[in-house]
This record gives sequence, structure tokens and C-alpha cells, in this order.
Amino acid sequence: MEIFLKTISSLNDETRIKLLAFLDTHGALCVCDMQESFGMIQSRLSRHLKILKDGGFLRVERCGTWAHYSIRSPLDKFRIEALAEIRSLGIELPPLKKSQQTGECKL
Amino acid sequence: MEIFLKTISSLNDETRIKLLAFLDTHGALCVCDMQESFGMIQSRLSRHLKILKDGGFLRVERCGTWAHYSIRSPLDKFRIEALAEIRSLGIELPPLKKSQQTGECKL
DNA sequence: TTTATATATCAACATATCTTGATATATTAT
DNA sequence: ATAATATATCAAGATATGTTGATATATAAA
Repeated sequence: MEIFLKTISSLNDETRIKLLAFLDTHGALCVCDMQESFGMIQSRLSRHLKILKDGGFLRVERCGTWAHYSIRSPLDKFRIEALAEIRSLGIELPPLKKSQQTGECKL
Repeated sequence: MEIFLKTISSLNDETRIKLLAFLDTHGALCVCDMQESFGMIQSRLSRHLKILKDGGFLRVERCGTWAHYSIRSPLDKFRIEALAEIRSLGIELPPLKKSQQTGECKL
């Protein structure tokens, strides 16, 4: 029950649904790229990504100071269905802006 | 997006998940039966049932003063998966107590 | 070492949601 | 009509969640 509720509550926010859709579209992204793309304050973004990670939807791969978030794989059936449902919503997403940092590490 | 969020937020509560599981197990029930079974204050129960109805999970059939709630049918794929997930949780539910009212109407 | 960058976490405030008890509505029985 | 019953809704308070700005941590560069 606790895990299911955590999964559900991680989806219970428009910002997080957009982030999921964005990562679903673009694959792995670092926080700063999403920050640029969504024009979102860093602490806010970081918080939502943590909630999605704890909700079982995302994984993080650290690479130096960068944290690359991506959709976790494999996902269980329910989370796959949730993602499919989100995909089907046709949410309008911001264009991807890659933060022009030097020394980006190669995944 | 709004509809999806409403669906998700309707699931975002332990009480409502138990109610869904209960109705999934017992079929159509009137509010007073659930009230008896869960030992729950009527206003609270009524509120949660409304949220589940608005979330697209339940339907109501009125019969005199009684309101019989049941899982809506047919459900779309996502809600079916959500229900399946809830079923798989093996939640412990209270025994069904039929409120001993006279003149219960036949569905 | 100092400085800069990327990310995470915290504290304070604003907003949303849940619970309760009271009241409203609608139907049935007397 | 009045009284009783089933359900819905409202108002107030308690709790949870989201946002912001500030700070902490950790890595990399100079």
C-alpha cells in the first residue's frame, strides 16, 4: 500500500507529469538542461525529480557534478501503463535547451 | 491533463484505495453498508465516494433514498490497470456488514 | 588552496486536502 | 402534515504538499 501510494502521489502534480513526459521524449537529461528547458528554479526541479525517483519512475546516474535523470528501466506494468497514459495526453512540452556547459561528461 | 490528474488524485488516499478494493470485492453497495463496514463517519465516506466517482472509477445508482455505488464499467485501460494493481496489494479489508434496514430496494 | 559549478536540502510561507460536526435535501413512513 | 432515514454539502480546524530563497555539499578548475 505504501509503495503504491508513493507511486500515485509522485504522479499527482502537473509539473512532475510534464517532467516525466519530457524525459520520456528526450532520454537522459541532467538537471541543468531541464532547468534551462522549463525555466524552473533549481530547488523546485530537484525536489520534483527526487519525488519521481522515489516514486519509482526515474533513475539517476551521477557523473562528476552532473546528475543525469532518465526513465527507469525496466518498469513494472502499472508504471508502464501510467507512462503510456501520459504519452497519450499529448502534453505540450517546452523545446529542449541544452545548457551550454563545457566539459559535459559523456554517458 | 486535467482528467488524468483528477484520476490520479482520486487514487491518492489510503481510504479511497480501500473503498475501491471493497467495492471491487463486493460489487454494488449502498453508503450505509460501507459506513457500517468501515465504521466511518458518513460525511467523510460520502466525500470520498464522490471523489472516486469524479475520478471516473465509480458509478452511482439511486434507488429511493439509497445510493448504490459500484465500480464503473467499462473502465478504460489505465483505470483497469490501477484496479489490478490495487487488487494485487492484498489489502486487508473489514468484513462486510449489511446495514439492517427495512425496505432495502432490490437492484 | 581558492573559486566556480551542479545539485541537494532546509526553512518559511502559501495552497490544497482531509476530518469532523452541523446542516441541507430528498425520500419514505406514519 | 410530521417524523425518520439516507445521503450530500458546508464551515472550521488540522495536516500535507508545493514554491521560493538561502544554504549545504560535492566535484572540478585555476
